[in-house]
Amino acid sequence: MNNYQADKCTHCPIRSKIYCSCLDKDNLKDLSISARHETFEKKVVILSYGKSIKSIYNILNGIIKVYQLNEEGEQQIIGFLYPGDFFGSHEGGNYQFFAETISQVKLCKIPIDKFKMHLEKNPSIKDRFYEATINELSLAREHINILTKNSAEEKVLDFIKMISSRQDKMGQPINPVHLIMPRNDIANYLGLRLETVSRAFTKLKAKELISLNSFESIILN
Amino acid sequence: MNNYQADKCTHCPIRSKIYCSCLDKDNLKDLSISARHETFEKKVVILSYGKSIKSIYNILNGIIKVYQLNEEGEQQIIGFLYPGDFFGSHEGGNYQFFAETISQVKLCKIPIDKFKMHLEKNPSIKDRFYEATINELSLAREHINILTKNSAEEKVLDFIKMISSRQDKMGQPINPVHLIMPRNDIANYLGLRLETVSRAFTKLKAKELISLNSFESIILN
DNA sequence: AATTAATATTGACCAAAATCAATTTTTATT
DNA sequence: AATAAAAATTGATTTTGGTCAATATTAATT
Repeated sequence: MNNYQADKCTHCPIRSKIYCSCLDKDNLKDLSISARHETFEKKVVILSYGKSIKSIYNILNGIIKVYQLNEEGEQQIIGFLYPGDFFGSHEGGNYQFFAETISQVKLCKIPIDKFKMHLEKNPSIKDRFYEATINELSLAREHINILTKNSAEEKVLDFIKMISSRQDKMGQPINPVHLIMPRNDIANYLGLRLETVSRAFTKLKAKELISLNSFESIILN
Repeated sequence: MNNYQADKCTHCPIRSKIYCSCLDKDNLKDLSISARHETFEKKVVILSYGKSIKSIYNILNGIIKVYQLNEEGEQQIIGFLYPGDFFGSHEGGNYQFFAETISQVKLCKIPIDKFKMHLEKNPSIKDRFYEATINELSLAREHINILTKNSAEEKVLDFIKMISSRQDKMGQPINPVHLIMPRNDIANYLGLRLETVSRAFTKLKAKELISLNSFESIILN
């Protein structure tokens, strides 16, 4: 019954990275009781646009893609989430996007009503949420900057660099860069076709800007 | 000395739209004393990336463009600001972008130290800032959605629609749509060249999706 | 391990946007 | 009002990315 132990949060591998870091021992123990760990297989939709918010989620490991649907009902990926990221907050009642697993994912799930109780007792959590939103905003602007690059090659190279620096922020080596998501998701994120992305990889390889260990493990030269 | 009157805020045309709306009469009078109205001509840079935050600004009238510089030092516009919008907050010490006037602009300027005093007395202002950041995030995602549209024509049409709904939110008619910013700025925002934007306008006109009163006044059919 | 299914790469061709250049329209200045 | 300057449109050409199709590679399943 590892799921229900009261010191789950004390040993949490991502605690330092998220809002929980502002809680003291007692509050953390309290949170532990509300939190549940859940594992999802790849290609599972965790939450959907428009559905009422029931829980907030922290990623313990694995990768998730976040997307919206445009007017034509096509998927538009707006971000990739990694361990230490959380989602399901700041949407005023309803989720504003879809979240789908790319790999197997282990999540920490906290029911929204329980969470709101913690929030009342620890108003500083709100500051953490505000900071997280500001961070999301700067990531969205980074995305915009990539999307306005003129060539597909630049977009793909910037994407690889972005994932590399993300690895860096998580305390992992910047090389090799692991592109766990399929090429099609990269293409979607960059506003390109997967064939174009594939060709960009080939060109970047030819220019020796990158090397490929495997098609998901890239070395930035 | 209209600038120094203590009831400036009481008659403020944009108060209902921004954080000041959560203040009571006394606090509003207090804010009035700190606030200064300033007028800028077009093409004036109000604030720059990296500079320390000295004031926060509310737009009373006119239009401002917000941009960042990419690695090559080129301008990338990330948004246009209208009356009722504010900027200069949530950047932790330093401005994270450039703000430049597109038209003549009248601003309400509040020194950051004075503002922080108000914030301490009225913690609910922080909630308003949080909401505003969430709103900025959804605007950024709208921008991303436009940027990933495949054709230039779609991008330009979406842009016009976006400005139209912005007018709607400000309580103005949705038609005609006033594109105060130069074509070059529209192109930059959309990740296109101005010639391409110009051609898109011509095509949309030919398809009778839009009509042009003047080149800045567009009717959405 | 062998077969099947899913992804990714490469190729040929076409459509769309970028580029370079000239012209027209609008705005600013004398 | 006339001239100069700035911004926008249109044209011709090149480059790039999209599309459709075939092949190759990787992953999943029997």
